[in-house]
Amino acid sequence: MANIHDIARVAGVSAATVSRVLNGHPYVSDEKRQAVLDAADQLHYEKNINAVHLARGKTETIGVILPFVSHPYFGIILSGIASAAEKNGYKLMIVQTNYNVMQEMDALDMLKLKQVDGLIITSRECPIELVEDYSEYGRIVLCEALSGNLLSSVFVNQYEAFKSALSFLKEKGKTNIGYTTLRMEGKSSSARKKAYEEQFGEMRRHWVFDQALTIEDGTRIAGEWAALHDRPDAMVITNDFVAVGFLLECRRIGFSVPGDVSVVGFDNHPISSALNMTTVELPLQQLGEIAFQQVISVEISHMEVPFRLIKRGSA
Amino acid sequence: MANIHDIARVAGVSAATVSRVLNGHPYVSDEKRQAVLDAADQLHYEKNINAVHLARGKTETIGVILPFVSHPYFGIILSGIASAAEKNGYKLMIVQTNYNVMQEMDALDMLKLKQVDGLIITSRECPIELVEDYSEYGRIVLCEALSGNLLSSVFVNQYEAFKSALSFLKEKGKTNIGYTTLRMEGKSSSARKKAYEEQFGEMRRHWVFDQALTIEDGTRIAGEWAALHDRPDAMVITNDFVAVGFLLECRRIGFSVPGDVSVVGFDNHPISSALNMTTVELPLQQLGEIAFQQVISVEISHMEVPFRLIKRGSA
DNA sequence: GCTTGCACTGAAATGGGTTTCATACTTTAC
DNA sequence: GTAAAGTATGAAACCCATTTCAGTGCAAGC
Repeated sequence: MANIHDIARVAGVSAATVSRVLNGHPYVSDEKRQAVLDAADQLHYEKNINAVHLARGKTETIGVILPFVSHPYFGIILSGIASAAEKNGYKLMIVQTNYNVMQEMDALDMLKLKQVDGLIITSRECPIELVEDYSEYGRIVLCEALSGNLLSSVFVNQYEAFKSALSFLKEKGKTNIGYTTLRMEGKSSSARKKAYEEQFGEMRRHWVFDQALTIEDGTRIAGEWAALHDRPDAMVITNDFVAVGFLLECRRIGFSVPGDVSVVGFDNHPISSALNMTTVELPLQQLGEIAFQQVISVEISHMEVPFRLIKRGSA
Repeated sequence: MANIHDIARVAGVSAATVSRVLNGHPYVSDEKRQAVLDAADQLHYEKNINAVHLARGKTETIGVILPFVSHPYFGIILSGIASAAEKNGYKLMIVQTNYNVMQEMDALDMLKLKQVDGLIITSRECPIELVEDYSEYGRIVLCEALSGNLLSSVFVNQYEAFKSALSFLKEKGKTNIGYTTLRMEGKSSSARKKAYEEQFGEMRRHWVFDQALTIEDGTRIAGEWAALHDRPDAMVITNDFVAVGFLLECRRIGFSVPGDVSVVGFDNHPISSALNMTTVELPLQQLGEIAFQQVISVEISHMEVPFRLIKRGSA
């Protein structure tokens, strides 16, 4: 495979001039420029991008950590990141972690090894201090509420979003409200707890359903809900897919939604509209785009994106 | 940032020995090994992976082309690819193309530039000949029926899968069957046409609905279907999400499924189960895993994955 | 005692660009 | 007419690790 020196030889110029031509730098005479282009063509020259990355010390590549690529929540964020990356001429490296800390470390190491210039963490399991330790190697953006001057962040105000769903249900006369969480120990989970307890006093642990991520989780939780002797009359649910699973299973086993139980989802995924389901819209695509802008920015920033309650027929 | 030569100096050995230690090669004495490890530690050494990539001539990275990362069909394939990649110590680079040829070229160029060792194309817009031109730069796997010795492939037999759905509907007494396609000119589209015409004679163009990818497309198509004077009494639909959109919209505007129209989807996404929808199961996760195995294999291969009709309540 | 063969090591070549620096030649500016 | 500014170019340093090659020392085999 021909390299830049071969071209230089054939074109009768120096490697520096070849590099200038290939990168569109000024100060190259037209004859030499043409000679270089001809030689490159003739030798079927292909740049070795790894050499460029080594020499330049950057890769124009951003790493993205996400627990599950096939989940719509993360898929849509990723789509936003990808479209912004494309517009800015960046490549994307993804690491699917399953919330496995080893794999998160793997992704963080890409930053340390200079394989990526920056890192977007859509969700994580490992402690924030560990992430902070890597901030010296490149910009890191987290999709969660955060402050400080080491990491950037873009997030929905989980507390307020959850509260808006609760208030809406309260207005509707619902007072026995349960909810689901993705992971009981997570940050957004404690934001929910706080919002809940401010409005309804101490939460009843068996009205909080954990591990709610997928449609199947929703189905399972509907079964658990139905088995309770003191069933909540409304559920605020992690995301629209869990909500769909919950809602459909409730109806399947003979309950009415919203008659027996109101359902509020999150995300405003098209599925919620198709099922006429009340949901809190989160601008996930936009969140991904912002995360990308932050990761290529020299400044550290913290951005909150808006949410919006969309009232439909399930609550 | 310290490099291998700094370590060599501090440890009093040569750079070659440092490299040997760092890569676990044999034939290094225990004292020198320890000296190198100590020096590396002391200097906070971090390997520059780009130099490794350059020197080794490969990156242990695979590129993945997919039109829409947030669509479950591609998301699940990607998830399969990602899990296989992780098991094999490979990284993944993704390019979301929106079926834009320029962006597909961008991804193909990653192969040419040695940024990735191989490429998986889950779906494409550009001509196959163009893809073949890149086969000299690395292994390329396509997720579509293919033969030849330049590219590998993994696929579902679209013709048979579609036929099985048609036969099932025919058995149920349905004879006026319409269907949807993602892109009228696509390959799987012509496989469907062939299967259709073999069983029902010439297809009626207005019973074929194009551009069917998302829930919203399904909703739209339900409207178009309802507006026909000679409505099909059964629909075979591109994927479960379109099918869900179709089915729910039909019901919303007052039709019965399967009474007025039977619906068969594809993929067996959890949503189809939640809605008790008949579907043709495609093992997409597995397809992604196979695609990955193929892309790191030295052999070219063509693999067909099985499908399975799952009878539920919508047909 | 002598030949093999293995363990161990470093110099140097290799992968392939980018970029600084020095130099030389032209123009423009006053 | 001369200084300053701009254009053009190549040599060489630099980014950093891998790997081949040559060579030394030492032990086993005959």
